[in-house]
Amino acid sequence: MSEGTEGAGTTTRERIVDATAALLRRQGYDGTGVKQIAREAGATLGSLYHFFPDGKEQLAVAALRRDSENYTALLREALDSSDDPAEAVAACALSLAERLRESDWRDGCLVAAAALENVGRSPTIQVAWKESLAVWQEQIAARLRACDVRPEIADDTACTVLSTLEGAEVLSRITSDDKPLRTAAGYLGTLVTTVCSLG
Amino acid sequence: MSEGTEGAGTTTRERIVDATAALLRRQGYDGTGVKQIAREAGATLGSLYHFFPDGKEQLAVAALRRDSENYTALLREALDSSDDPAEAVAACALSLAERLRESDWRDGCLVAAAALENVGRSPTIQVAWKESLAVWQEQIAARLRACDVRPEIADDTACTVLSTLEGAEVLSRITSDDKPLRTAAGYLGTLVTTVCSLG
DNA sequence: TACTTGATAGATCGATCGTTCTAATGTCGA
DNA sequence: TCGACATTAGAACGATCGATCTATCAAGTA
Repeated sequence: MSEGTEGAGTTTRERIVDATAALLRRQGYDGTGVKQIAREAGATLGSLYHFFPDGKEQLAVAALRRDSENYTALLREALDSSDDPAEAVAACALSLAERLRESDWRDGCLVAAAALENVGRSPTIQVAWKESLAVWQEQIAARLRACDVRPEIADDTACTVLSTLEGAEVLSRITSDDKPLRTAAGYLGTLVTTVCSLG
Repeated sequence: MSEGTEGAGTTTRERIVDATAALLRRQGYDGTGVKQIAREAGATLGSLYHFFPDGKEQLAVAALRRDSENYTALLREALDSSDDPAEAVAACALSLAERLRESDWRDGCLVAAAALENVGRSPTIQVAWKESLAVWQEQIAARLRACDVRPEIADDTACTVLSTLEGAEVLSRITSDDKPLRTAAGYLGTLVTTVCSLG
């Protein structure tokens, strides 16, 4: 076997998952082929279907689980970056902007990139995507509750913050400009300030 | 020829554009086949390539132009529905929620549904998508300027409003629940109120 | 040494992809 | 009636799709 310069993952399975996540982020679900995944991972089709007998759907869910952890970590870091919850939420948007800019607007949120194609088509994928969104929303809500925001208000606020983050990322990618995310950072800050001041 | 029960468009070209728009909304770009478009439009491949010799990309751009008008009309109606700019912007989110719910979470924004797949791949499509976003942003910004909001502030606010609308629609479609859009409506209202009160 | 099992390798399947092609059909004015 | 042109019709192309298949290889156990 010719072990060339390979990605981070050591095992074949890890390399496949990593490659899937990267390709789904850039090309979406329908735009990514199983053979392309195998090629990119330095694996063969046989290995791929050995580890993921249920095929592309199982592959996508596994990739999401992996990628979701990255996003959770990014959010955690940003949310803990300041004592001021407004600054903390704004930092989330700015972190996304930075990551996006550094990758030439290619590496965005996997959920956003490969979501709508499967709405009403693959329940498995739709549920997994929904779960990731719920985790992120709860993460933001918890940060707000820590500032004495009432639980229901915290949930609603977190929901809209997440909507704005995802939407601003889409706009930033389409326009190849981080302005939507940077602008959103400012408005999300004032939004959180308002919510917190209300108790 | 068997003229069955056909869609709204009279001419073949119109039926093709309408079918393309409907399918792109539901399935995205890569998920929609040219042959499927022709079938859905009640046209043949020959007719399709006669009117759209540049193929799928040209087809997508034409469909966007058509669909963009629909969205522009929806925004105009919502933005004119109230003298209060906050209520007007909130009405945009509620209109999107209603349309989405009525179509069982299928008919969303074409731009959002078929955008990310072509980022960094088809400049033609990316430019067209960008233009639609600019039109909608200007539409919202104009509504804010009419309430004596300073032009730069109006632009930034409109940008974030658009981000939130698109993002909330994505979340609503994934979760099959209009809560993200309805919640966003409330927060966008308070956001606009804050912006307007600052002069 | 035999046997089992996890993993790798890639040919092959039928279906569909976007596109091109030729031929036929309909609709005009001359 | 005739050509000119717009439109329709669908076969065909090479490529790729997701998935299945058999065969081989490597490591561990008896």
